[in-house]
Amino acid sequence: MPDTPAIHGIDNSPRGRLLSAAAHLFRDKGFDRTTVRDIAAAVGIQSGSIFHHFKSKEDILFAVMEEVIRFNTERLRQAVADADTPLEQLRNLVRAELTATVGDTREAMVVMVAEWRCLGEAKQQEALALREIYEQIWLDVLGRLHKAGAFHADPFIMRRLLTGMIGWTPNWFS
Amino acid sequence: MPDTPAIHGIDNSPRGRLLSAAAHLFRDKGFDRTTVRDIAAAVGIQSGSIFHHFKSKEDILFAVMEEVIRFNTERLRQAVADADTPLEQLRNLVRAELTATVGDTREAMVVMVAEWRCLGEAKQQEALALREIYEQIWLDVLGRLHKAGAFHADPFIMRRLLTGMIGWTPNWFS
DNA sequence: AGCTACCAAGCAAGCGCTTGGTTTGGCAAG
DNA sequence: CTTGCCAAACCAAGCGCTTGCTTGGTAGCT
Repeated sequence: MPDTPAIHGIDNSPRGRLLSAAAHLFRDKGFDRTTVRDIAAAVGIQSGSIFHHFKSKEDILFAVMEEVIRFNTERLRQAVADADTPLEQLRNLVRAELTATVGDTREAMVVMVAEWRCLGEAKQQEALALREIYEQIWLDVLGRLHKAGAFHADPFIMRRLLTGMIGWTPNWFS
Repeated sequence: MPDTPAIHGIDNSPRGRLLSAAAHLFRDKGFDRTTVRDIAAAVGIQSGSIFHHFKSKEDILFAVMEEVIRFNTERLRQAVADADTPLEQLRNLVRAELTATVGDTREAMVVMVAEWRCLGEAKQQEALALREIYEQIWLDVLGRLHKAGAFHADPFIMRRLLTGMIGWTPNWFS
Protein backbone atom coordinates (compact mmCIF):
# COMPACT_ATOMS: atom_id res chain seq x y z
CA MET A 1 0.00 0.00 0.00
CA PRO A 2 2.67 2.58 0.91
CA ASP A 3 4.58 3.68 -2.17
CA THR A 4 8.13 4.93 -2.54
CA PRO A 5 8.98 7.95 -4.68
CA ALA A 6 10.07 6.82 -8.13
CA ILE A 7 13.66 7.08 -9.25
CA HIS A 8 14.36 9.12 -12.36
CA GLY A 9 14.82 6.88 -15.40
CA ILE A 10 12.69 4.05 -14.05
CA ASP A 11 9.18 3.67 -15.45
CA ASN A 12 5.92 3.19 -13.57
CA SER A 13 5.20 -0.44 -14.46
CA PRO A 14 4.80 -2.99 -11.66
CA ARG A 15 8.39 -3.93 -12.38
CA GLY A 16 9.51 -0.32 -12.25
CA ARG A 17 7.76 0.36 -8.98
CA LEU A 18 9.37 -2.75 -7.57
CA LEU A 19 12.77 -1.44 -8.64
CA SER A 20 12.29 1.98 -7.09
CA ALA A 21 11.09 0.49 -3.82
CA ALA A 22 13.97 -2.00 -3.79
CA ALA A 23 16.54 0.73 -4.45
CA HIS A 24 15.13 2.74 -1.59
CA LEU A 25 15.28 -0.19 0.81
CA PHE A 26 18.72 -1.29 -0.35
CA ARG A 27 20.00 2.21 0.32
CA ASP A 28 18.49 2.32 3.80
CA LYS A 29 19.27 -1.15 5.08
CA GLY A 30 21.65 -2.69 2.59
CA PHE A 31 20.95 -5.52 0.19
CA ASP A 32 21.42 -8.35 2.66
CA ARG A 33 19.31 -6.85 5.41
CA THR A 34 16.49 -6.16 2.99
CA THR A 35 14.20 -9.17 2.63
CA VAL A 36 12.01 -9.93 -0.35
CA ARG A 37 9.17 -9.60 2.12
CA ASP A 38 10.24 -6.00 2.79
CA ILE A 39 10.27 -5.17 -0.89
CA ALA A 40 6.93 -6.83 -1.48
CA ALA A 41 5.37 -4.96 1.43
CA ALA A 42 6.69 -1.65 0.09
CA VAL A 43 4.64 -2.03 -3.09
CA GLY A 44 1.76 -3.82 -1.41
CA ILE A 45 2.01 -7.36 -2.75
CA GLN A 46 2.93 -10.76 -1.37
CA SER A 47 6.56 -11.79 -1.21
CA GLY A 48 6.15 -14.68 -3.61
CA SER A 49 4.64 -12.45 -6.27
CA ILE A 50 7.99 -10.75 -6.74
CA PHE A 51 9.30 -13.80 -8.52
CA HIS A 52 6.80 -13.28 -11.28
CA HIS A 53 8.83 -10.19 -12.26
CA PHE A 54 12.37 -11.20 -11.28
CA LYS A 55 13.86 -14.63 -11.10
CA SER A 56 15.90 -13.89 -7.99
CA LYS A 57 16.55 -11.22 -5.37
CA GLU A 58 19.98 -10.69 -6.85
CA ASP A 59 18.33 -9.98 -10.20
CA ILE A 60 16.51 -7.05 -8.64
CA LEU A 61 19.77 -5.55 -7.47
CA PHE A 62 21.32 -6.02 -10.88
CA ALA A 63 18.33 -4.45 -12.60
CA VAL A 64 18.59 -1.39 -10.35
CA MET A 65 22.25 -1.02 -11.24
CA GLU A 66 21.75 -1.59 -14.93
CA GLU A 67 18.97 0.98 -15.18
CA VAL A 68 20.87 3.63 -13.29
CA ILE A 69 24.11 3.13 -15.22
CA ARG A 70 22.35 3.23 -18.59
CA PHE A 71 20.39 6.32 -17.64
CA ASN A 72 23.39 8.21 -16.31
CA THR A 73 25.69 7.17 -19.15
CA GLU A 74 23.25 8.86 -21.47
CA ARG A 75 23.24 11.90 -19.20
CA LEU A 76 27.04 12.09 -19.38
CA ARG A 77 26.88 11.89 -23.18
CA GLN A 78 24.50 14.85 -23.24
CA ALA A 79 26.72 16.76 -20.82
CA VAL A 80 29.66 16.41 -23.19
CA ALA A 81 27.60 17.17 -26.28
CA ASP A 82 26.15 20.32 -24.69
CA ALA A 83 29.56 21.91 -24.21
CA ASP A 84 31.95 23.53 -26.66
CA THR A 85 35.29 23.61 -24.88
CA PRO A 86 36.92 20.68 -22.99
CA LEU A 87 36.89 22.74 -19.79
CA GLU A 88 33.18 23.37 -20.15
CA GLN A 89 32.72 19.64 -20.83
CA LEU A 90 34.46 18.84 -17.56
CA ARG A 91 32.28 21.27 -15.67
CA ASN A 92 29.19 19.68 -17.22
CA LEU A 93 30.41 16.20 -16.30
CA VAL A 94 30.90 17.20 -12.67
CA ARG A 95 27.47 18.78 -12.62
CA ALA A 96 25.91 15.72 -14.25
CA GLU A 97 27.52 13.25 -11.85
CA LEU A 98 26.57 15.39 -8.88
CA THR A 99 22.99 15.45 -10.09
CA ALA A 100 23.05 11.68 -10.41
CA THR A 101 24.70 11.22 -7.02
CA VAL A 102 22.74 13.59 -4.81
CA GLY A 103 19.82 14.35 -7.12
CA ASP A 104 17.29 12.36 -9.10
CA THR A 105 19.00 8.95 -9.04
CA ARG A 106 20.62 9.35 -5.63
CA GLU A 107 19.37 6.17 -4.00
CA ALA A 108 20.23 3.90 -6.89
CA MET A 109 23.71 5.44 -7.19
CA VAL A 110 24.43 4.88 -3.53
CA VAL A 111 23.27 1.30 -3.87
CA MET A 112 25.51 0.82 -6.87
CA VAL A 113 28.73 1.72 -5.14
CA ALA A 114 27.83 0.16 -1.80
CA GLU A 115 26.28 -3.18 -2.77
CA TRP A 116 28.61 -4.10 -5.60
CA ARG A 117 29.87 -7.32 -4.07
CA CYS A 118 26.39 -8.66 -3.38
CA LEU A 119 26.22 -9.60 -7.05
CA GLY A 120 27.53 -12.96 -8.17
CA GLU A 121 30.71 -13.12 -10.24
CA ALA A 122 28.88 -13.22 -13.57
CA LYS A 123 26.58 -10.26 -12.96
CA GLN A 124 29.47 -8.36 -11.43
CA GLN A 125 31.37 -8.68 -14.68
CA GLU A 126 28.32 -7.62 -16.64
CA ALA A 127 27.88 -4.51 -14.51
CA LEU A 128 31.57 -3.74 -14.79
CA ALA A 129 31.32 -3.69 -18.56
CA LEU A 130 28.55 -1.09 -18.38
CA ARG A 131 30.52 0.88 -15.84
CA GLU A 132 33.53 1.01 -18.12
CA ILE A 133 31.55 2.70 -20.87
CA TYR A 134 30.54 5.30 -18.32
CA GLU A 135 34.10 5.83 -17.12
CA GLN A 136 35.43 6.13 -20.65
CA ILE A 137 33.43 9.30 -21.16
CA TRP A 138 35.22 10.85 -18.20
CA LEU A 139 38.61 9.63 -19.31
CA ASP A 140 38.13 11.04 -22.82
CA VAL A 141 37.41 14.50 -21.52
CA LEU A 142 40.14 14.41 -18.89
CA GLY A 143 42.58 13.07 -21.47
CA ARG A 144 41.88 16.00 -23.80
CA LEU A 145 42.34 18.48 -20.97
CA HIS A 146 45.57 16.83 -19.93
CA LYS A 147 46.94 16.96 -23.45
CA ALA A 148 45.99 20.61 -23.62
CA GLY A 149 48.06 21.16 -20.48
CA ALA A 150 45.16 22.08 -18.22
CA PHE A 151 46.64 19.88 -15.44
CA HIS A 152 49.71 17.75 -14.95
CA ALA A 153 48.51 14.76 -12.91
CA ASP A 154 47.69 11.41 -14.50
CA PRO A 155 44.10 11.58 -15.88
CA PHE A 156 43.36 8.18 -14.31
CA ILE A 157 44.38 9.42 -10.88
CA MET A 158 42.51 12.65 -11.43
CA ARG A 159 39.35 10.74 -12.25
CA ARG A 160 39.70 8.61 -9.14
CA LEU A 161 40.10 11.61 -6.87
CA LEU A 162 37.03 13.14 -8.47
CA THR A 163 35.15 9.86 -8.07
CA GLY A 164 35.97 9.88 -4.38
CA MET A 165 34.94 13.48 -3.82
CA ILE A 166 31.68 13.20 -5.74
CA GLY A 167 30.86 9.70 -4.54
CA TRP A 168 31.13 10.77 -0.92
CA THR A 169 28.74 13.70 -1.25
CA PRO A 170 25.52 11.77 -0.50
CA ASN A 171 26.99 11.12 2.96
CA TRP A 172 26.86 14.77 3.90
CA PHE A 173 25.00 16.87 1.33
CA SER A 174 21.51 17.83 2.53
CA MET B 1 44.12 -23.45 11.29
CA PRO B 2 44.68 -20.85 8.55
CA ASP B 3 45.54 -17.49 10.05
CA THR B 4 44.98 -13.97 8.74
CA PRO B 5 47.68 -11.31 8.91
CA ALA B 6 47.19 -9.15 12.01
CA ILE B 7 45.96 -5.59 11.77
CA HIS B 8 48.17 -2.89 13.24
CA GLY B 9 46.97 -1.83 16.67
CA ILE B 10 45.29 -5.14 17.45
CA ASP B 11 47.08 -7.50 19.82
CA ASN B 12 47.77 -11.21 19.43
CA SER B 13 45.38 -12.57 22.04
CA PRO B 14 42.68 -15.03 20.99
CA ARG B 15 40.35 -12.07 20.99
CA GLY B 16 42.74 -10.02 18.90
CA ARG B 17 43.23 -12.76 16.33
CA LEU B 18 39.47 -13.12 16.12
CA LEU B 19 39.20 -9.38 15.43
CA SER B 20 41.81 -9.39 12.70
CA ALA B 21 40.23 -12.39 11.00
CA ALA B 22 36.78 -10.85 11.28
CA ALA B 23 37.95 -7.54 9.83
CA HIS B 24 39.50 -9.37 6.91
CA LEU B 25 36.32 -11.31 6.21
CA PHE B 26 34.06 -8.29 6.69
CA ARG B 27 36.15 -6.41 4.15
CA ASP B 28 35.98 -9.23 1.60
CA LYS B 29 32.37 -10.30 1.89
CA GLY B 30 30.66 -7.68 4.01
CA PHE B 31 29.34 -8.09 7.53
CA ASP B 32 26.08 -9.77 6.62
CA ARG B 33 27.56 -12.29 4.24
CA THR B 34 30.20 -13.27 6.78
CA THR B 35 28.92 -15.96 9.12
CA VAL B 36 30.21 -16.64 12.60
CA ARG B 37 31.20 -20.03 11.20
CA ASP B 38 33.44 -18.28 8.66
CA ILE B 39 35.15 -16.26 11.37
CA ALA B 40 35.59 -19.29 13.59
CA ALA B 41 37.07 -21.31 10.75
CA ALA B 42 39.54 -18.51 9.97
CA VAL B 43 41.13 -18.83 13.40
CA GLY B 44 40.57 -22.59 13.65
CA ILE B 45 37.93 -22.90 16.33
CA GLN B 46 34.26 -23.91 16.47
CA SER B 47 31.59 -21.34 15.75
CA GLY B 48 30.08 -21.52 19.21
CA SER B 49 33.42 -20.77 20.85
CA ILE B 50 33.31 -17.24 19.50
CA PHE B 51 30.67 -16.33 22.05
CA HIS B 52 33.11 -16.95 24.83
CA HIS B 53 34.96 -13.82 23.62
CA PHE B 54 32.12 -11.69 22.26
CA LYS B 55 28.52 -11.66 23.29
CA SER B 56 27.23 -11.18 19.75
CA LYS B 57 28.36 -10.99 16.15
CA GLU B 58 27.53 -7.31 16.13
CA ASP B 59 29.88 -6.86 19.07
CA ILE B 60 32.75 -8.14 16.94
CA LEU B 61 32.05 -5.51 14.31
CA PHE B 62 31.87 -2.80 16.94
CA ALA B 63 35.12 -3.95 18.53
CA VAL B 64 36.87 -3.78 15.15
CA MET B 65 35.64 -0.23 14.64
CA GLU B 66 36.46 0.88 18.17
CA GLU B 67 40.01 -0.46 18.00
CA VAL B 68 40.74 1.09 14.64
CA ILE B 69 39.29 4.49 15.56
CA ARG B 70 41.19 4.63 18.85
CA PHE B 71 44.43 3.59 17.19
CA ASN B 72 44.14 6.05 14.34
CA THR B 73 42.97 8.91 16.54
CA GLU B 74 46.24 8.53 18.42
CA ARG B 75 48.07 8.48 15.11
CA LEU B 76 46.43 11.75 14.07
CA ARG B 77 47.44 13.31 17.38
CA GLN B 78 51.03 12.33 16.76
CA ALA B 79 50.85 13.65 13.22
CA VAL B 80 49.82 17.07 14.50
CA ALA B 81 52.34 17.05 17.33
CA ASP B 82 55.17 16.14 14.97
CA ALA B 83 54.68 19.24 12.84
CA ASP B 84 55.57 22.85 13.46
CA THR B 85 53.47 24.81 10.97
CA PRO B 86 49.75 24.35 10.26
CA LEU B 87 50.54 23.50 6.65
CA GLU B 88 52.94 20.81 7.73
CA GLN B 89 50.31 19.54 10.15
CA LEU B 90 47.85 19.19 7.28
CA ARG B 91 50.38 17.31 5.20
CA ASN B 92 51.01 14.97 8.12
CA LEU B 93 47.29 14.42 8.62
CA VAL B 94 46.84 13.47 4.97
CA ARG B 95 49.80 11.13 5.18
CA ALA B 96 48.50 9.61 8.41
CA GLU B 97 45.01 9.01 7.08
CA LEU B 98 46.38 7.56 3.87
CA THR B 99 48.53 5.19 5.90
CA ALA B 100 45.48 4.15 7.89
CA THR B 101 43.32 3.79 4.78
CA VAL B 102 45.59 1.92 2.40
CA GLY B 103 48.31 0.83 4.84
CA ASP B 104 48.47 -0.99 8.14
CA THR B 105 44.81 -0.70 9.18
CA ARG B 106 43.38 -0.81 5.68
CA GLU B 107 40.91 -3.64 6.13
CA ALA B 108 39.46 -2.32 9.35
CA MET B 109 39.12 1.16 7.89
CA VAL B 110 37.26 -0.12 4.85
CA VAL B 111 34.96 -2.07 7.12
CA MET B 112 34.32 1.00 9.22
CA VAL B 113 33.00 3.15 6.42
CA ALA B 114 31.19 0.34 4.61
CA GLU B 115 29.47 -1.59 7.39
CA TRP B 116 28.39 1.34 9.51
CA ARG B 117 24.68 0.62 9.35
CA CYS B 118 25.09 -3.00 10.42
CA LEU B 119 25.42 -1.73 13.97
CA GLY B 120 22.31 -1.21 16.07
CA GLU B 121 21.25 2.30 16.95
CA ALA B 122 23.00 2.31 20.34
CA LYS B 123 26.39 1.10 19.12
CA GLN B 124 26.11 3.40 16.13
CA GLN B 125 25.85 6.36 18.45
CA GLU B 126 28.77 5.11 20.50
CA ALA B 127 30.94 4.76 17.41
CA LEU B 128 29.86 8.18 16.20
CA ALA B 129 31.11 9.74 19.44
CA LEU B 130 34.55 8.23 18.87
CA ARG B 131 34.50 9.30 15.27
CA GLU B 132 33.78 12.89 16.26
CA ILE B 133 36.92 13.09 18.35
CA TYR B 134 38.83 11.91 15.30
CA GLU B 135 37.19 14.46 13.03
CA GLN B 136 37.79 17.29 15.48
CA ILE B 137 41.54 16.92 15.00
CA TRP B 138 41.07 17.51 11.29
CA LEU B 139 38.75 20.44 11.80
CA ASP B 140 41.14 22.11 14.22
CA VAL B 141 43.99 22.06 11.73
CA LEU B 142 41.81 23.06 8.79
CA GLY B 143 40.27 25.81 10.87
CA ARG B 144 43.68 27.27 11.67
CA LEU B 145 44.69 27.15 8.02
CA HIS B 146 41.45 28.77 6.99
CA LYS B 147 41.93 31.59 9.50
CA ALA B 148 45.45 32.08 8.20
CA GLY B 149 43.98 32.51 4.72
CA ALA B 150 45.48 29.36 3.22
CA PHE B 151 42.17 28.59 1.49
CA HIS B 152 38.76 30.20 1.19
CA ALA B 153 36.29 27.30 1.20
CA ASP B 154 34.41 26.25 4.32
CA PRO B 155 36.68 24.00 6.44
CA PHE B 156 33.81 21.54 6.91
CA ILE B 157 33.33 21.20 3.17
CA MET B 158 37.07 20.96 2.67
CA ARG B 159 37.27 18.12 5.17
CA ARG B 160 34.44 16.28 3.44
CA LEU B 161 36.07 16.53 0.04
CA LEU B 162 39.31 15.23 1.53
CA THR B 163 37.41 12.43 3.28
CA GLY B 164 35.96 11.39 -0.07
CA MET B 165 39.27 11.46 -1.91
CA ILE B 166 41.18 9.59 0.78
CA GLY B 167 38.36 7.21 1.63
CA TRP B 168 38.07 6.11 -1.98
CA THR B 169 41.75 5.24 -2.38
CA PRO B 170 41.51 1.62 -1.18
CA ASN B 171 39.26 1.01 -4.19
CA TRP B 172 42.06 1.66 -6.63
CA PHE B 173 45.42 2.01 -4.92
CA SER B 174 47.54 -1.14 -5.34
C1' DA C 1 40.52 -25.51 42.81
C1' DG C 2 39.45 -22.28 39.56
C1' DC C 3 40.00 -19.87 35.41
C1' DT C 4 40.47 -19.42 30.42
C1' DA C 5 39.70 -21.41 26.25
C1' DC C 6 37.49 -24.46 23.75
C1' DC C 7 34.24 -28.50 21.66
C1' DA C 8 29.98 -31.03 20.12
C1' DA C 9 25.39 -30.76 19.35
C1' DG C 10 21.52 -28.52 18.29
C1' DC C 11 17.48 -25.07 18.70
C1' DA C 12 14.45 -21.34 17.09
C1' DA C 13 13.90 -18.02 13.80
C1' DG C 14 14.26 -16.06 9.45
C1' DC C 15 15.58 -16.48 4.82
C1' DG C 16 14.97 -16.99 -0.54
C1' DC C 17 12.22 -19.24 -3.35
C1' DT C 18 8.50 -22.69 -5.14
C1' DT C 19 4.05 -24.22 -5.93
C1' DG C 20 -0.71 -24.43 -7.44
C1' DG C 21 -4.35 -21.84 -7.81
C1' DT C 22 -7.08 -17.20 -8.20
C1' DT C 23 -8.09 -12.50 -9.72
C1' DT C 24 -7.94 -8.83 -13.17
C1' DG C 25 -8.16 -6.23 -17.49
C1' DG C 26 -8.43 -6.16 -22.32
C1' DC C 27 -10.26 -7.78 -26.62
C1' DA C 28 -12.24 -10.23 -30.31
C1' DA C 29 -16.11 -13.41 -31.83
C1' DG C 30 -21.06 -14.12 -31.69
C1' DC D 1 -23.48 -5.88 -25.44
C1' DT D 2 -22.62 -9.91 -24.01
C1' DT D 3 -19.62 -13.87 -23.80
C1' DG D 4 -15.47 -16.63 -23.82
C1' DC D 5 -10.79 -16.49 -23.46
C1' DC D 6 -5.94 -15.46 -22.41
C1' DA D 7 -2.02 -13.61 -20.34
C1' DA D 8 -0.30 -10.75 -16.78
C1' DA D 9 -0.43 -10.02 -11.99
C1' DC D 10 -1.03 -11.68 -7.76
C1' DC D 11 -2.25 -14.73 -3.36
C1' DA D 12 -1.74 -18.30 0.35
C1' DA D 13 0.96 -21.61 2.14
C1' DG D 14 4.95 -23.59 3.15
C1' DC D 15 9.53 -26.21 2.08
C1' DG D 16 14.34 -26.62 2.81
C1' DC D 17 18.15 -24.47 4.35
C1' DT D 18 21.18 -21.22 6.83
C1' DT D 19 21.75 -18.23 10.46
C1' DG D 20 23.16 -16.38 15.20
C1' DC D 21 23.34 -18.08 19.38
C1' DT D 22 22.77 -21.51 23.56
C1' DT D 23 23.87 -25.30 26.32
C1' DG D 24 26.45 -28.54 29.02
C1' DG D 25 30.55 -30.36 29.35
C1' DT D 26 35.95 -30.96 28.94
C1' DA D 27 41.23 -30.01 28.64
C1' DG D 28 45.01 -27.59 30.35
C1' DC D 29 47.44 -24.23 32.93
C1' DT D 30 48.45 -21.86 37.37
